[in-house]
Parts: sequence; C-alpha cells; structure tokens
Amino acid sequence: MPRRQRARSSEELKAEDFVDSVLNFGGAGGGGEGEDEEEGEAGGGDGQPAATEYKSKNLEAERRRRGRLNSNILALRAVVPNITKMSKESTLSDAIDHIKKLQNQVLELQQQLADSSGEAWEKQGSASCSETFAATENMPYQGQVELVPLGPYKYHLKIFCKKAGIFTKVLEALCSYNAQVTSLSTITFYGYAESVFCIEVKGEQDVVMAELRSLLSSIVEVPNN
Amino acid sequence: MPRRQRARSSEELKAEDFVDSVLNFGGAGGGGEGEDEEEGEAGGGDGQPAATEYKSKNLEAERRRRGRLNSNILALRAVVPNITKMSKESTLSDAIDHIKKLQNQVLELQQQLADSSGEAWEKQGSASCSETFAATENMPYQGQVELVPLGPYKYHLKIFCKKAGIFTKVLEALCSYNAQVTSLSTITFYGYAESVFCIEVKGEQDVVMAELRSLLSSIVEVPNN
DNA sequence: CCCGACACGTGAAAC
DNA sequence: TGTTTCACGTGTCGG
Repeated sequence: MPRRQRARSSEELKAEDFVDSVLNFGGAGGGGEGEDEEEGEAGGGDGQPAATEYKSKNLEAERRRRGRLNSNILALRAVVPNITKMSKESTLSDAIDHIKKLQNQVLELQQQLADSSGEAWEKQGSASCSETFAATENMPYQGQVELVPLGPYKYHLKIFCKKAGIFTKVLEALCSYNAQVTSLSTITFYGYAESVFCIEVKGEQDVVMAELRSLLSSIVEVPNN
Repeated sequence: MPRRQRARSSEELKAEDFVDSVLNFGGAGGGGEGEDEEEGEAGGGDGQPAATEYKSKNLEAERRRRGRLNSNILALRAVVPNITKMSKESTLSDAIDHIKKLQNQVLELQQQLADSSGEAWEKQGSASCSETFAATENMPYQGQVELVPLGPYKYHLKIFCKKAGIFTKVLEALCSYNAQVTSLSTITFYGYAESVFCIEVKGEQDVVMAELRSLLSSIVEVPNN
C-alpha cells in the first residue's frame, strides 16, 4: 500500500499557524493565527525566545522543492517497469538497474542489427559453387542447389524446388555426410520451397563440395511435378 | 504537477524540543561542513536544561537511510550520460529522460531488426499491428508477434521467439480460427525461431486482429527459457 | 540580500 | 513490541 498521505487523526493540533502560513504563504498572514505552540519552550528560555512563530523563510520554498523531488521520483517510478518495492531507495535502485539493462539491450540490438544488416556470410565465402537445373526448360524453376563455403567445415546450402517432399531426402543426404545443421531457413510459397542451411561437414572442402553437391543435385533433380 | 496536491488537515510540530537537540547534536559530522559548535559543552555540565542529548531512536538509522538514498542518486547520476546540473532534481529528471530515450531506442531498434528480418511485405499492409513482450527485460528477444492485414481475410503473421516448441501451439491456434495458411516461412538460428505466415481468416478484421493477436501473444508469452 | 539546494534530527505512520 | 520509511521545518552554504 503506497503511503498516501499523513492522516492527521490525532487530536494534537499544534502548528495550525504553519498550516495557515502555508495556505496563505507569502507572509501576508491575515488569517486567524491559532497561536498555539504552548509547549512552553522546553529549552528553558535559552532558545529562541520568540520561537513561537518564527517561520523560516524557506518553509514554503522547501516544501515546493520537496514536492518537485517527490514528483520526479514518482515519474521515475512510472517509467521503470518492474518496481520491487514502493520505496524511494528501491525506486532509484530499480531505475539504475533498468537503465543498465536498457543500455545493454541497446548495445546487443545494435550488434544484432549490424550483423543482420551486414549479412556477411555472403561476403565471407571465398568461393561460391552454385548450380541450376533445367534452367533451359520451359518451367521457370525446376530445381536449384547452392553450396557456399563459409569457413573451416562450414557451408551455406540453399535448396530451391517446387515441392517440399525433397526436404526429407535432403536431410538424409546431409545426415549421410555427418553434416551438422546449425541454422535452417525454410520458405514455402504456393508450392515453391526454398531452404537455406548452415551446415558443418568434416572433410576436405573440395571433396565435400563436389560430392555433396552432386548428391543434392541428384535429389533435387528428380521430377517431382 | 500541481504544487499542492492536497489540503492537509493539520500539522503538528514540536519545534522546541528538537531544535536544541539539533543545535548540539553530538559530533559524527558526516554531511555537515566545518560546523564548529562552541556550545560550551566542553565544560561538562552544560547549561542545556532540556535534554541535551535528546534521545532519538532512529538518528543513525535515518542517517544511514539518507546515505543510501544519496548513494543511489549518485549511482543514478553515474549511469546517465548527460547530466545538465549537479542537482538531485535534475539528476532524476535526466534519468527519466534517458530512460524514455533508451526505451524508444530499443523499440526502434527492434522494429528495424524486424524490418530487416522481414521484407517489403510490411509495406504492403495498410495497417500494422505489432506487439512485443517483455521489451523491458534484459533479454534482447523474448517473444514477438506481428499481425498485419494484407487484404480481405488475408493477414501476415510473424512469430518470433527463442524456442521452436511454440510452433505447434501456434498452428493449433490458427486451426482453431480456421485459418488457412497459404505461405509459411520459418527461420531458426541458434535457438531463435522466426516464422512468417500468410493466412486467410474469415471474420471481421478488427475482431480477428484483436483476438488472434491476443491468443498468439499468450502463446508466445510463455517463458521458454 | 535573498534564493535555491542540501543535510539534519525528529514525530508519526506503515510494515 | 520492534524497525523502516516518510514528510516536515530549520540551519547553513553558495551564487
């Protein structure tokens, strides 16, 4: 339960003058001054003799300042999503944590965006090996296999055909070569299917490129339509 | 923000007793400056008649609390890059601004990333309806659902999450709405999964948008990690 | 001179 | 009962 306001249920009304001075701040206290404060100067007179209504000039200003600060803390609490405790300290702490998280998140997002925007895998491959089947036939797209070396034992494989049934066969072929699929992208659209694999295959690059490409070509080559 | 938020009923303040205790508070000058107080207490039996060491139960506790709060404000000022003024209030204000800016930046980056991941299909839709879960958490991507109306009963649906296990649930949800999937694109990458559907759902567009989005949100929202 | 900012101790309320 | 948190008024310092 948030601390709403001080409910003055007690019957002790000592500083009505304060209230009055606050209500009509500015010192033009024309209102009825309660003139309470009959506490009798516990200090024994050595203190301020006229301490009864010696209101400091900053009273209202300080009150405003406090209000601004509190309002700011409230606003800060508003923008922070996860508030552990309705407290000033926890609010500040959570705000700090949130700012740090947000900064890290921004950094990560920028990094990922750069990676995604770069799509550096195309430029990474030193050589590209692609092959198109039946490119001369009347059908616009019959089958397509693209194999791109990315690095040590890493390849990018793109399969494009008109039927998704070859997907299992492609997987089996990759399995027969002990290929590890680290990433997979599949797109189907009105009967066309395109799959892009990131695979890791141990073995000589030239041999793998030739054999795997041949095998996949034979798979995609089969008439599916 | 209104300066005075409420009309306090009354205030009581016993200034007489604490003012003297303030005057001769016992050393431990933490924040105070030079503050030489020659109250003559060196003579031992001072003339302070009223409770020279007026017992304050939580004097040190309050002091520590202030210290913690101040330290927190200091830390908050540390993480905020641009500080306009060396003041508590401005510190909080700048922190709020910074948080808002960071949140907007995160949102923008996520949007850019989504755009980068997707293609121009987003621009096809007349209206876009997207939603991000736990955008304020530290994990860069928690769950994302985007539903874009493409035409009569046609929508583009993008699901992004960290685990592919929700795929079946999404399919079931779509089936429960008699959605016809005309196109599907799925991408997995190191635990992240993104699926883009072209679906056809009969029904009022607004209702479908709201309900389906809510349902998919509830599916993607579940913690998978 | 005053005004803004801050720390201080304290009473009271909330936990 | 205890502790912690809060708002309050005031003194003081610096511009």
